[in-house]
Amino acid sequence: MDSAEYDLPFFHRAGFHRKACVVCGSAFWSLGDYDRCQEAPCRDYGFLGHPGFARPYEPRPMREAFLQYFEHRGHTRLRRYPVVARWRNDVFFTQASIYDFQPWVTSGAIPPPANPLAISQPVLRFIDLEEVGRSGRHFTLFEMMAHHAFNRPDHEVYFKDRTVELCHGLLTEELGADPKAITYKEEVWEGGGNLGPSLSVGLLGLEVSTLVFMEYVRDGTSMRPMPLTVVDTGYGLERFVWMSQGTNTAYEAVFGREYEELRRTFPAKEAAILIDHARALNFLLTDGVVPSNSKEGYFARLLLRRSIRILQRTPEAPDLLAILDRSARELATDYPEIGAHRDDLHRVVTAEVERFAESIDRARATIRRYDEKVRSTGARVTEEDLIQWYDSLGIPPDLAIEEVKDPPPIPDDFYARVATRHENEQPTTDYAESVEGLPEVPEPTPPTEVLYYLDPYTLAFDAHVVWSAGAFVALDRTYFYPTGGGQVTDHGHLGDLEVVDVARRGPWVLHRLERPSPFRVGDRVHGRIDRPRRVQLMQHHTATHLLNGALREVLGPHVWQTGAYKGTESARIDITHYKALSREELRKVERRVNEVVREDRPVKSYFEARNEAERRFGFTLYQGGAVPGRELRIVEIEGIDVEACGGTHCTHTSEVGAIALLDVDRIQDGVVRLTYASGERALDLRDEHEEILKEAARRLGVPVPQLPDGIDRLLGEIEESRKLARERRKEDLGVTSARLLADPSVAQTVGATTIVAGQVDLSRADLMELSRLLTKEKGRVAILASQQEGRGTLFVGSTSPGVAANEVVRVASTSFGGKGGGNPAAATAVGEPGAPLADALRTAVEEARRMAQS
RNA sequence: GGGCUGGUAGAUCAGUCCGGAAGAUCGCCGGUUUUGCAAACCGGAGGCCUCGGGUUCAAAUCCCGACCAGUCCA
Repeated sequence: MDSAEYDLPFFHRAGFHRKACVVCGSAFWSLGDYDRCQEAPCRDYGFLGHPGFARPYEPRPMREAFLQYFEHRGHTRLRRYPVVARWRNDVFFTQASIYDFQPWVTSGAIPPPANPLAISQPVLRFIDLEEVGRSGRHFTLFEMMAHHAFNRPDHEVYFKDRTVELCHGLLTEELGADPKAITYKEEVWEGGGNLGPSLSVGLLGLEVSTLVFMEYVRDGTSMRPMPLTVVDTGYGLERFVWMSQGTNTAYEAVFGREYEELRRTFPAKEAAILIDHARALNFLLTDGVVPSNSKEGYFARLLLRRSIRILQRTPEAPDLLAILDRSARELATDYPEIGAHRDDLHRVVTAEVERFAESIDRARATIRRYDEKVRSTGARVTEEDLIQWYDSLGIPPDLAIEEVKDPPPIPDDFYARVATRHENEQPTTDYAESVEGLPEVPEPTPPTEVLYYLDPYTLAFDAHVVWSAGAFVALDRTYFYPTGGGQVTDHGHLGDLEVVDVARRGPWVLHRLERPSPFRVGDRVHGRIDRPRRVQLMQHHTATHLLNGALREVLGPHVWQTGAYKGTESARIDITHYKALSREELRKVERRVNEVVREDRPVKSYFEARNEAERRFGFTLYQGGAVPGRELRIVEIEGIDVEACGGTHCTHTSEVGAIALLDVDRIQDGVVRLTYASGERALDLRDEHEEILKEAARRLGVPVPQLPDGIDRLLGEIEESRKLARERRKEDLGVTSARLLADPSVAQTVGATTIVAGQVDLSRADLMELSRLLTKEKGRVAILASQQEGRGTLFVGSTSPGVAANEVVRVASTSFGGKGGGNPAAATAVGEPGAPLADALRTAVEEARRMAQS
């Protein structure tokens, strides 16, 4: 990056000098006479015992000081976003404040909610997990305080110069840091295809903030300017608090008394981990993460299980729920949503605690058995076994060795070795909402005015063609609903031509026709929307919202929608939940939604400023994922559900008609999928089910209510007749066996061995069974030939020590081209089609006699 | 999303590497013994070896693909 990028007027105005750090070599700006940048590891902490700010702050006043400082300087304060980045599919968690505004705001697609703005955003960094409690300054969740500005070519808010000036003012004037003790180190920031210069702000050995200036787009090896430049800053609240107090570790400063309390029972590191994890979990669980084995849920599980393990190792340990509660009480002052649903959170955690215990019990038993087996062979459990157990059973090594008599030492690099097992895994990239196959629309084309929000029941309209190519048509206005929010598109007609697909492309709605468009720009066309289809989609969409609300009522507020689909035949909603739904719960949910349908509550759809909507309804608005736009379209069903949603909805709940739950699946650990139908389809499906039941009852010859009993009886009869057939077969074989044994022409005695030979023509399984009957006593050899489906089978069973069945078969099979084998007790061979079975039988008998004699 | 385990009697699991007559323990049923219970002993019933393909004379076992569960990693 060109050094001119960092050569800011402010630095010169304020008298800064540019130097090179003698340790790391980086260039930095400073008012003091340091020869090195003021960050670890270039220098030691200089604030322990000697705070770098004028007075000590606890987190809350520090956050207030920061936000107010920027509010007084023209910034708008924003409330935190969820720590689960539901509006993005490239990451699970909000890892920096700028994540709140990616990708739509930073790409310029939508205007920022405020500009400039200030926020304190809780963010998650699982990459730092191992450092928590060890480094003294890392957390899995911390608050990133930030001020952001988004600059368009026609509207520059502020950029590098003003950013540094604001930062410097905050540190010195507001917080009283010594101006000479601050260094601004030049760095290059890169991420998400963008890059730009950045300044890392060091104070007394601690990096307290980073000022990033997103300026370029990486284009292969070259860079080109971004259409929108972004000020992306990050000030670690915890580090600011720590700097202001100068305590030994950041944990003491940030968690104060809460930390002291845990220190009475736990060593410093464990106390820090527990308290850090409790805080992170409170945010995660409040924002709707349910512990599971994949995606977001895995990280919640990871934190929970780590915490549980620490508690289990400590005899005097308090309850996990108590620790979570204690943390929630602290957080609730600033974030009232945390702790608001304590009982529900307890249920989620308790379910996970129980699951973990079951997992461990299972693992212990498996390991014990394995250890016994391994020791019986003289071998012993290896380090590799420990790693394998952790990977496949989820049991930590220290627990595993408790079950092993002679355990190997736990390798120091245990977790690193686990990691190497996974390093060759290639996560397949799931492509974002695809615009593939959609044509480019040339720039000056006027945008489409979308009208379907205005009135969902307007299904015919006139409009003008603004662009057309191939089968695609863009209009100046449309009532056609494109794919979005899991709702499939409208169908209908433009003029006489059928509309088979509708898609959004930037500011346009593209209608795809059944064949190439005859329309020209400027043509006036009449649009008609397929009414039954649209009505069904509206019913399914409104039904989805009703269910979402009812599920939260019945199951608890941990329920979040993780996906939804509204088709014409049925619809489905995926929700987070920690166990299977009981019939009772399903019945309750179904009753509840239909009750709301009957109550005919109004479904209000309206636009509202984002900030106002979030203030009134909270972030549960974003059940269907975050929605772009300064204004949100709110769909509110009073008393049951409010969501930001762009879909078409009924105007009253009674229009949904009825909702029938059809199916429930566990599609993944922690996620349940409900399939349902509403309106006409609900009735259709119930009718179909009714018909199926009636037909089944008719065929069974019982009335419908007796169907289950009837089936039981039928199954019983089948079982009975199977058993009978089996017994019959055994009897038949018994008769055959007695006949053969009694017949001197087939049963011959050679020394201590009795050889029974004959052709019986039975199935393979029967041959075996018969042989078994014939050789019940010691010293018997059965040689059975069978002709089935044109091929001869030879079966030999032996309880005579001298006669090895497989040997007999081997010798005999050569005489009829058969292949086969077996063991000394039983062997079988099948000949070529048409091969002389009699020869094989004779050869086998001769061979058996020979072996019996010797 | 990917990797690793696992799916065999009502339950918990052997058997799978190296293909060759489906096992153990608990539970269940019957019997002996006992005033009765518990227990011991004897006997018995109970299996589409998850499902679908393939290889083979032969598949619980090998190969491929689904499904289900557990777990690790992102």
